[in-house]
Amino acid sequence: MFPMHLEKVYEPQRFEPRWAQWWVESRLFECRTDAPGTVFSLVIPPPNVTGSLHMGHMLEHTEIDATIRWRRMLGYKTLWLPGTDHAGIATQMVVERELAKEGLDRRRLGREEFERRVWQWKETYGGTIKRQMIRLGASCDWSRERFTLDPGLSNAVREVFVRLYEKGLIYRGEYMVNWCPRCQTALSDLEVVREDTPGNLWHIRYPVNGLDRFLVVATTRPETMLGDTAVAVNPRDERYLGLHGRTVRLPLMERDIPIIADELADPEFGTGVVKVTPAHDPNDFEAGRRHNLPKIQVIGENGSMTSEAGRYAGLDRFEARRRVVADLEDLGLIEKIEPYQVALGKCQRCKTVLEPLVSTQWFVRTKPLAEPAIRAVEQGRIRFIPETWTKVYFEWMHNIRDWCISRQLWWGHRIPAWYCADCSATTVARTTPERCPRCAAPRLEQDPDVLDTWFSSALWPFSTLGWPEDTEDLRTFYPTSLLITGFDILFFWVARMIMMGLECTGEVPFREVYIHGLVRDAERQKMSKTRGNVIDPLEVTEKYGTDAVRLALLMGAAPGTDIVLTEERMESARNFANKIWNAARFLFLNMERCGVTPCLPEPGEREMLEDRWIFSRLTRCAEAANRALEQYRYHDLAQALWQFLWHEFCDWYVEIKKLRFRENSGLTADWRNVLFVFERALRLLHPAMPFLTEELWQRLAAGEAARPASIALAAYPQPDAPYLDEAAERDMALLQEIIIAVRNLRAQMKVDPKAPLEGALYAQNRALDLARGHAEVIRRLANVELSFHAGTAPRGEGVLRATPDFDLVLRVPATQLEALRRRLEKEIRQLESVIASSRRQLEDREFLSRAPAHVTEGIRSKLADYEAQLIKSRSALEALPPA
RNA sequence: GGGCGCGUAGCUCAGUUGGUUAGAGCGCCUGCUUCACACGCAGGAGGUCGUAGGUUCGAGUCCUGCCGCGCCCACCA
Repeated sequence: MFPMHLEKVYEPQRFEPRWAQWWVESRLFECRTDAPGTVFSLVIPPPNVTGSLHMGHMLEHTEIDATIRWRRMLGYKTLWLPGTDHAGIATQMVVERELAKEGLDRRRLGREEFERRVWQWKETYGGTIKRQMIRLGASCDWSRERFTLDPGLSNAVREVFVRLYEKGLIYRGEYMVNWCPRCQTALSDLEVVREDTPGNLWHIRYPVNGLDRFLVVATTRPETMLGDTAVAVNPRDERYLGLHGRTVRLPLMERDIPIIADELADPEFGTGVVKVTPAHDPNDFEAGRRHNLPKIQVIGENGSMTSEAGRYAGLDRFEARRRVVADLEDLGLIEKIEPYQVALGKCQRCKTVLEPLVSTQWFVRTKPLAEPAIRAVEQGRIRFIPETWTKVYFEWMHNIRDWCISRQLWWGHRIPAWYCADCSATTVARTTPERCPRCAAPRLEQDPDVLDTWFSSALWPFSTLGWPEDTEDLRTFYPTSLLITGFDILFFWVARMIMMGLECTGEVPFREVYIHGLVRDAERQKMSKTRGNVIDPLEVTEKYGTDAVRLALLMGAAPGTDIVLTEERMESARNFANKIWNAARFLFLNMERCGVTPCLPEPGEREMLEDRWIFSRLTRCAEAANRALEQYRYHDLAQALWQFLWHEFCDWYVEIKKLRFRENSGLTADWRNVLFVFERALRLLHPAMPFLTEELWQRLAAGEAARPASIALAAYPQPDAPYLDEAAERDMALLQEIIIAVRNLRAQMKVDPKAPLEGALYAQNRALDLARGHAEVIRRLANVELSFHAGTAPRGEGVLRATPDFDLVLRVPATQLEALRRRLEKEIRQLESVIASSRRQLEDREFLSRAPAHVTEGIRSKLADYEAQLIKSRSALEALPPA
């Protein structure tokens, strides 16, 4: 069988998995450090190891892959480093849920056994991401795949921790943190999601000791009153000047607590009196420090009331709230209850209402790290695209707060700190110490906590390349060239990578950051599991083909915008792939018929107008594609390729070539041109649609001995100045105009498409020569038999279509003229209005003196065209037989 | 409470520094089984660019107010 035989219908399922596998097996994308070329490197934003890919990943990976493939084809030494993140809380939650199904929990299992179970889980499900990425065509270097808990990366984590500790940039202390009672761990500020929730503002009366009056405090959390250790008034608030130093009787607890003067109380808000609960509110915590107030913790780590809560001990915090309010009401101490919106802090992962608690945690002092990170962006050493994210970055960095990095979890990087059981000294070290450096006691206990997942992610661009060792990889690929990621992790990840990269390596981790949009569904809704509107990449990939989904994503991926992904869009992208497939099929069938063997030909002579034209258009397409990729304008890339391949190559070039083939009963010498252009177009398309292009290209190249192993290693076509041919583009446009004019009239006259029309074309010089020279093309593509004449059509000839370049006279049945008449009238109306406004402009002295010459000249020459057109349209209308 | 973004054809969106009848895909209408493709071919309709002002010789594009929508950040009980 001929090697180039293609099935009639494009069925990507037949070949996509095959190429995906081959790309990996042939190690095509493994990058040697001694390879030639300038470096272009990028590290993947590591997906959660236990997860599976969603559309957001697919968008991200498609954009990365298109860029990486393009750079590789440009000859760069190109690395896309893949890998996954251990995702502390998320993974631990998943495994705990599994354990729960077996009736187990991690505490009963013990730390060691639990960790073993998580690793086991990782081994079983951690490969999903990789398999999916391979299937989606990601051209990454799997020999350099990394996981944040790999030994090397763990080593980097420890190194950074120790260095920062020694520099005083990591400290341990007792502060108020966001505590998740369900996850049983502290969280950083970023892991708190605020949700506006309807609640109440309870106004509670506190009796003032020694006076017959109350102070009324307002609170959204009445249960915390059990832990009040003061009430505060503003020092300048004249209403309460006399009360400073007095005490109030704390209801329910029957404790006396002082009235303090502090800025905490805003005289404008409520009664101007605020209860102070240093153990359960960040502001109160600070106030408590200022006034040396005791902290009474009434809510425990599990979210229920502690023994300090008296008779409420053991109750869930929300139940305690109900009871406290009820009891206060019984005592007549509730002044009023107002409905009130509160921004409740919830756990990002499990949506449990967080509890601010005082606890001892590890923190990163961020200010000293933020300053160089801000400067790097200010100085343009890192550039955000779209630029608008720069502002967001600065905003956050300027107001950065210390980062709580300890988590009370078991899955992650254990904090390298040991506490001596004898002298209680803290030792932070790279390797596990045998004895306490201070008192030499051997009884050391390692801190049980692990680090925030994002701590290791922050090191990703260099820890994956071997840091802190001075490796060949690090020297070659760091700093990386580009980061492509989503705005949702700008603070979590991007900002911290910049801080850590500068601190640890003295260099920026990447030079550019392209921030992509969100994938949304047809209703512009964010895709989410709870909404049930997720599109599963593997499902649609199976249905439409990976290439089609990739193209559908790219078509919508304009910088700074979200990406709307619909079935229709994927379907039309699939149709595009099918179109390319069939164009190839047509070419291959003709080659087969003429005994041309598969090859990558040099171009033949360009004698024919259509050859000169398509080469010129190819060059413009190459220009547009390169520019689009350079600027991350993926939608422009898709658009340029679509326009060129479908509407220029297929619709016109191949259609004309069909005639040539037929004239010569087969391929003529110019088959070289057809194949040449098609092969170049495949290469241009490859970054967007790697599978289809590889499949077709391999068939084309089958007979070539000296050739790259894959289209992925072929050169990306560059604009080729000698191919630019303005005259050919102008002539082709005119030829198209003539053909379209005839087709248009035929359709309007409702002439049977199969019945040949007869007519005459009047034109001057160049246009006339052109039309005469392409009489056969016009005849076949428009199904019209034209005679050609110099000059313009005589009056009364029945001109049906007139342009500045030609008059077209067609013999058509005198029926159906009404539609034509209306059309001409409309055309005349439009022309008149454009001419009027152009004239007005050209008579405006202000305009003439201020507008640049090329604008006025442009308008002047257009006006001449409009006027000529108007005259012709008017005479065409007059020449129509009366209705 | 601050900050950002959006409102362009029935739908989803482009429109790079203000400049010459505002574009695409899908959908819609008409006609075609033309020997690569009906996942197709040919033709067509459809927009006073949210609104009111302003700057300018010239505004979809720049500025201001307003209306509608979305997002991010924020310790005021």
